[in-house]
Amino acid sequence: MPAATAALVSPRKQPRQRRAEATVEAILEAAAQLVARRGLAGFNTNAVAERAGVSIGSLYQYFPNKDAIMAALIARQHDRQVQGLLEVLAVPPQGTLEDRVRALVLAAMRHHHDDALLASAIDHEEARLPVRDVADRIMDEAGPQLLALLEGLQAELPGLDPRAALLTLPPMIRAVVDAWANQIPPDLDRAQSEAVRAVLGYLNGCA
Amino acid sequence: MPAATAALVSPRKQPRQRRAEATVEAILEAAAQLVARRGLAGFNTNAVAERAGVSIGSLYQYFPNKDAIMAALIARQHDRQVQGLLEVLAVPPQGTLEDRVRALVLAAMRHHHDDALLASAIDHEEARLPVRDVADRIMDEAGPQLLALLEGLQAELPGLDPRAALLTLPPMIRAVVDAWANQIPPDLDRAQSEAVRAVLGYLNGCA
Amino acid sequence: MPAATAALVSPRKQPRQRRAEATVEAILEAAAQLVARRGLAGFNTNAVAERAGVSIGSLYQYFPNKDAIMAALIARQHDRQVQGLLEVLAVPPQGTLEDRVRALVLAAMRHHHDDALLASAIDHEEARLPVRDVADRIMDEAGPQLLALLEGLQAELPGLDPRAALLTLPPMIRAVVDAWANQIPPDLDRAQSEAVRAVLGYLNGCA
Amino acid sequence: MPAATAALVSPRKQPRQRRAEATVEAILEAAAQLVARRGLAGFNTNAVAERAGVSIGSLYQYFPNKDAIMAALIARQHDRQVQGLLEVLAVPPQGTLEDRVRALVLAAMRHHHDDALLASAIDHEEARLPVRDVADRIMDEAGPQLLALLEGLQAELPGLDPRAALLTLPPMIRAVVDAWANQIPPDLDRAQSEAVRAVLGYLNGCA
DNA sequence: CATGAATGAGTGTTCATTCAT
DNA sequence: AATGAATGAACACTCATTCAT
Repeated sequence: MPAATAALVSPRKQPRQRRAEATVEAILEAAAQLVARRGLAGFNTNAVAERAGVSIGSLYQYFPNKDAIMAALIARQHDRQVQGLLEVLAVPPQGTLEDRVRALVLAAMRHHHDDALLASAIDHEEARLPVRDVADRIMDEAGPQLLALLEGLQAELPGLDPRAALLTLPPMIRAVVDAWANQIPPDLDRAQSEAVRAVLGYLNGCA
Repeated sequence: MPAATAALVSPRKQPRQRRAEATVEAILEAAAQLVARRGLAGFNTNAVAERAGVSIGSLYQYFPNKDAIMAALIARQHDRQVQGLLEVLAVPPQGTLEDRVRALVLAAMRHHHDDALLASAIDHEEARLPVRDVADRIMDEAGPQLLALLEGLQAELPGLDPRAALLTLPPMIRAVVDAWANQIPPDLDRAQSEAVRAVLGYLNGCA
Repeated sequence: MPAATAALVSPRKQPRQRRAEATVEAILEAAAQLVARRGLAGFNTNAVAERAGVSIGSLYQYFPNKDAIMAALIARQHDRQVQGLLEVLAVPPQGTLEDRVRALVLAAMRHHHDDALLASAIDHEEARLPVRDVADRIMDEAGPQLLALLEGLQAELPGLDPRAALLTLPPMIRAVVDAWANQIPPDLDRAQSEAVRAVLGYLNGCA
Repeated sequence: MPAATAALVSPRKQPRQRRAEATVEAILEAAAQLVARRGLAGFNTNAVAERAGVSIGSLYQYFPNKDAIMAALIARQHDRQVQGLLEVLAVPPQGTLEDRVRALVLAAMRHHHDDALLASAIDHEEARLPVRDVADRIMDEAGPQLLALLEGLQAELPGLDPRAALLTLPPMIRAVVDAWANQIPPDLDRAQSEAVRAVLGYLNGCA
């Protein structure tokens, strides 16, 4: 990522004090709520500052411009997802393949933004802003461990291409979860079981 | 969809003349290109009119407001997808299950917006605007035939729930195709084979 | 009135045919209704044409621009008022002074636009457009006869200045009628009696 | 007046600082001048901001929309008139009836907008906007004292209906003053004497 | 550091008017 | 003559950003 581009969206300063961290968090939470409720059209700096309970001037102390807020929001979202994934991967593999897949799907669901507006907004802004792609970040941070997991399956599933699976499976899980979670009313149990079936089916197709 | 809400995004007048149809088409194509290149942020009525080669006044002869343009864009996209699907479904089932699945995936890819910005923008705007959901439209227009297809598989796949599959599979196909088609460089062959593998895997998981 | 100015608001052509006269009348009536319902803000040429049931092109056949429509509307209104006045003045003076005043007030009320929005709009546009002032027109067309009437009263009312009365009384009548006619609900009887009392009072004050 | 309706024309924020008050006043004065010079057609927010010497953004800090500016202009006008009236009514009744009437007419004239375009514009906008009617406001704020004044006259004028007079006289005074003040050249002396004659005549007619 | 008034480029939308058909 | 699609200047209003306090 070129430095000039990075400057556009990187935080203006590292908040060193507790209060500053709280302010940043309040701003991001306000932004998330606004996008979730009104869509990208309702996401504007004045509204974010007001909902966060800070002045517009303070907001600009922590973020150099509007895009930087969105970039931080995206990063926060990803960090949460990666974090959840790493927690699952940290425990030693146990149980059947289905058990392990179910745990991974649950991790994906835990911090999945159940709000369709926010989720699609993040997708869109991700494609527009010079932020690292979700897939890239997952690869970097959780990739080695996921890859190890998938490689461990090659014994049983000789046709499995771990790198291909790493690219195919996360979007697939998200799409299936979305489809059922955004039903009215949401059906989270079904979201989980359908996602698990899809993943296991894909893997078994590599046998 | 309540009439009052629909009024917000329904076209202002039906184009009666050839010239008018061309104008509407030019506007939608211009809008699609702008969103694809600059994202939702670059989608503004003046730019659309200019790129379409019509005056801003003419644009407002056919669309009551900006949202109506986006709604028409979404509808056009859906119509194309449904149309492609119906064409595939129209030919009598032949070949293996894999052949038929491959044909459906190809139909989904044909009019798939290969641009990530446009695809995610449409997703987002779909959630914000009072337009019928993609899934709803596909259900209504191609649903019966897809359902028939899936029900025909129940003989071999007793665990298959056709209605669940109808909800799970289309987003799944789109997500997998997206993931590979938006690689740099795009890998459309892989997009197809991975999507086919995912669908077949899901179906076989119902055996 | 300079010719150049007159050109701005004078009708483009004299309608020679019946059909043309009907079109002009339809346009003026549509304009009056629009102003009455939505105020000056709702008075626009496209809306007038539509309500009149003619094309916008036809409207511009009869009126060179928007102001000309308003000017014609004002003229029509004045013509009607003057006409009513002349009818009253045409009958030979009879009855008491009060009877004659009452007849004049009734004439003013007959074609009085009972709609406050239309009346005030006409007042405003009169002051803005290069149209002859109401007072001027009344003076010219009904003035001599009104003057004669007032001069006839000078025997009993030696302090009466007929020219001053001619300027004071018409706006006064209109104001008093307006005040009561625009009450909710309108009280037309009171409008009449209060206006008569005001006129008689003014005249008697000249004794 | 329903809250939702009021929101359309009520000020966006109270000016808390001196500077802000000056800004609001500058905007209203600019609006008044523009309407007076060019009529309602020349009253547009950009022109108002420019003439007031503030940015268009600042204008919208204090007024939510264009109508709110007009509503504030109307209110300012009314406040001034009521204020003048109350000042006259505050001094204990002295002198002849004519003296007292003359003082009231002068009060009406003092802050009377001597500009016909502005006066008629306010009349028109009053009828269109959800603002309290002039008459209503005068009734509420100066009504009781005016009523007391009129009731005090009932001893000498047994036929006087104080409530009716309260409705008839203010518009009557305004109309007569207008008629003479808008003559070219304006004749303010005559405006006053004719208005006084009209009021006294009306009152004496109740003897 | 925090505030929030001020700025003005930019955007959505209207509507008077023209002119090809 | 009549039509109505097309035009684009004009206007209402927003919002990212700055800076004096």
